[in-house]
Order: sequence, then C-alpha cells, then structure tokens
Amino acid sequence: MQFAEKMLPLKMGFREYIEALEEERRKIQVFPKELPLSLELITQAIEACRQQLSGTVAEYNLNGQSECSEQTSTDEGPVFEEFIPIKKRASHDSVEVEDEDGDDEQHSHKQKKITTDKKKSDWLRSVQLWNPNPPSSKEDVVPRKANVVEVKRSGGAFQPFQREEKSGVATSTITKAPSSPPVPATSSTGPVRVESKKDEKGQAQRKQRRCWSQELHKRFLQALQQLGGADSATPKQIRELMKVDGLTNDEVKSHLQKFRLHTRRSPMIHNNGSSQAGPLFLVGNIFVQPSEYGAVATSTASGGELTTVTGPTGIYAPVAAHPPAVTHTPIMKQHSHSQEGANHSVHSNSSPASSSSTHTFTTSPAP
DNA sequence: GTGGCAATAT
DNA sequence: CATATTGCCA
Repeated sequence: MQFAEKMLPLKMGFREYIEALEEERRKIQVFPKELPLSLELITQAIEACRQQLSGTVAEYNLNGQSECSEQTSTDEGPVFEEFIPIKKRASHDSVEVEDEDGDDEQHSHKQKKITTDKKKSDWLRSVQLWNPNPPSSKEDVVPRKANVVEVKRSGGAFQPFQREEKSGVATSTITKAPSSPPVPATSSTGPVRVESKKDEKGQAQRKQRRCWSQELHKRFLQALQQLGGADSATPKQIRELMKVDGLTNDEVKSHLQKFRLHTRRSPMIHNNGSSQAGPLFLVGNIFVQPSEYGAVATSTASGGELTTVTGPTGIYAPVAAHPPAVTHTPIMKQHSHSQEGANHSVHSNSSPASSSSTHTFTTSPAP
C-alpha cells in the first residue's frame, strides 16, 4: 500500500503534466504559423513524458546559458534552442560563472573547449546579455563562493525580467527595479549610449554594437508573438512591447531584419517529428516562453523531477474562437509586466573579442 | 514619420 | 562571414 502511495504521486504528476501539455498544445494549435516551434516543442514534450510514464527513464538535458561569448560544447543531436532561450532554473541561482578557479586542482589548464566541435549554428548564440561597453575588459573579480548558495539578490542585480509566479500570489506584476526611477540615464555602465564624447569631430561615430542578450531577444520574441508574427510586427510596436529602456527603434528594426532573414532562410529544422528517446530537454523550462500572462510553470531542474506545470487559473490564452484562416491575430495586448532596464550592472563579461561567433548556418539550399 | 531594404562598418 | 549601424527610399 505504501508503495503505491509512494509512487502514485509521481505518476500522477506526469499524467497531469501531460494533460496540461496537451491542453496547451490544443491552444496553440490554432496558430500553427505563429507558434510552430511551440507546437513542436510541446508535442515532443508530451511524447517524452509519455515515455517516462511508460517506465523508460531518460535523462534530461537542460542547457541554457552561455555568455556572450562562449557556448561550450553542447552535445546534442537535435537543435532546439533555436529561438527559444531556455532558461535554466536551478535551485541555486546567482550567476553562473565559468569554473576556472580550481581550488583543489591546479589552475593552469586553460584549454578552450569550444573548438570546432559544434557549430551550433545558432545565430542566436551570440546574443547574450547586454554588452554595455567593455572599455577594456574590466577585471572585476566576482567573489565566487564555492558552493554555498548565498543568494545575493540585493538590489541592483540584473535580470529585471523574468516573472516567477510565487505561489499563486502574484507579487503584482510590477517588478520595478528599486533603484531606477525614470531615466535610467546613460551613465555608469548603463546603456550603451555613446560615451560622453561630445561630438566634436563633427561626425558621430558609430554607435557601439549592441549585443542582444538572450533576455533581450526573448522579449523581442515575445513582443513578436504578441504582435502576430515577424511579418506583421513593426519595429515600433515591438520596441514598445519590449519595454526595454535604451533600446531604440533602429536597433529593433535591425534585429528584426536579421531575424526575418534568418527565419526565412532556415525554416524550421528540428529533428524528426517523432519523439525519440534521446535527450529530453523540456521539462518545465521550456514553457516559460509565453509566460507573459504571468502564469506558467516552474520546474525543478535540480535533482528533482518535474513538478508544476499547470496553469493556475488557466490564464493563458483568452482566445478561444479564432479561425485559423486568418493568419495574424494579435492576442490582446496586455501590459502586465513591466521591466526596467536599469539593470545593466557591472557585468563585465570580458567578451569583446572572444565572442566565438562560430555560427555557420549552413544555409539550406534555399528555395 | 514609419517601415523596409541595402550599404557599410565592426 | 556574421552581425549591428547607418543611410536611403516607398
């Protein structure tokens, strides 16, 4: 008896999970064009879960991270991340720094792992966090505690976005940064505005390249979706929706352009539709994509199994009757979240030159 | 003015 | 070569 009770919850969890997934799939199935990837992902997730339910236990492979420069080998057959930045939500947060400090090991090895191992071909790969303006590789030493999970989320960290539904009670969707009234201004590690270089030369030199972080891109995608696709979205609208300070119309425009180009050229190359037992990657992390409505699931990637997934109040898509015939159907615009860019703290990723933009999308034959 | 494309600069 | 910025045009 006890055994049954013991394992029941687990199975139930899976079942519920699957159900939830299927429900979501049904929802988005009406927008095959808008959310092709989501559809695919969910489908695979379902399959994967079913397999797990069946008894076969596969191993999850979560990956998500990489700074603006490195994406250490990510062995994976299937390419998935494509445009969906997978956020890793482990129990221990704080920053993930590359291990380099070998306490018990000699710290002499400095081998780069990248090599030509994986040409992930994620044009997105290079997009990471804001790359303010690495004047000269600031060498700020970030105190790196060994394991101690000292969550130091004091004010002014970074990552303004990301709404984590805290046990139902929404902390109001406003997560306004504490120290960032209006006008984050352009100063200290702030936006990338041109330095205090009064244009004396008569010619405003080019703006510093803006590095599109994952978060940034994520927001970009969200906005894109809400606007009904890349084709119907306009830079201005996107920018408005992103609500990222310091972001200009032109930047969005440019990014959109690139995005379109890439999406056009490489349609959707996912792996075979079948679910293959191989790597599972879903589990929770993925569904944070359309989280705009402030209700999604959180997963426990750390050691735990999957857990949550159900939409609290089923807040997700209000749309119910939308004939697939019409393509874009912008889901109502809800400005629930707010985010203040102000973060750009002293990230100081020394990633000016290193950026291993090894992406080489072997563009398909083209149509 | 806004949006799209192309040239140009990293 | 890929990616971002700037310029030009509908």
